[in-house]
Amino acid sequence: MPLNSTYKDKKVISIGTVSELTGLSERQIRYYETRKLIFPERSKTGIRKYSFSDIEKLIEIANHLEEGVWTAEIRNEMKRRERALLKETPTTVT
Amino acid sequence: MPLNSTYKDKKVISIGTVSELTGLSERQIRYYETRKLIFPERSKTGIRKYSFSDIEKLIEIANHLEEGVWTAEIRNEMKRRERALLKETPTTVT
DNA sequence: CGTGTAAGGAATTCTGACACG
DNA sequence: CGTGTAAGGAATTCTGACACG
Repeated sequence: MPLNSTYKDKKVISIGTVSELTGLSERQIRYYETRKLIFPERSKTGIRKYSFSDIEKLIEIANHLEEGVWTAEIRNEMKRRERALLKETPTTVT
Repeated sequence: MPLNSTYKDKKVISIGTVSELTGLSERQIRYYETRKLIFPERSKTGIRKYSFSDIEKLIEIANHLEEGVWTAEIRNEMKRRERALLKETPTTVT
């Protein structure tokens, strides 16, 4: 995934657009960042920039939260998943 | 292409970011729009939104202009190319 | 813990125009 | 024709804080 980065991982979308695309409030999106769930980049002047991957991640996060899962739990699960990906043979397509 | 739209065609990038990514001035980017070379969408409040496709197109436009081609010419060429694509069997990959 | 909101400031974008060549 | 710029206003984003549960 990190090597197969196309447009999906380019951080170019600002928070207002992300809010529209995900249905989440800007407050929520910023909060998940403090909880280490997403990692937007910043323009020189401090404006947050997100990728399409971030948007997908945010939607997952929202689903988990609706089910009552804590952000800390979500974070653990994401870490687990990343570790799994590292061991996996990179035969994953799309 | 219009059917195979992924993230590449989603209009979510604002002009400042497009300017950075292409190296063109905002003035130039807006001007090419008046010349019917690119067609950004607008947020409800009027902010222009571009796609990665638009960015690729802009880079092509810039190359043509450097060679002294007029915007009118570039526009004709783009039209020609679109017509060609319509006749083509969709075996195009990537 | 997760999220809403009002507050004040800084950065972004928009349009129409004057300018030059 | 293609592009720069100053001008004024509108929309966006940022942070830190108070609030509720």
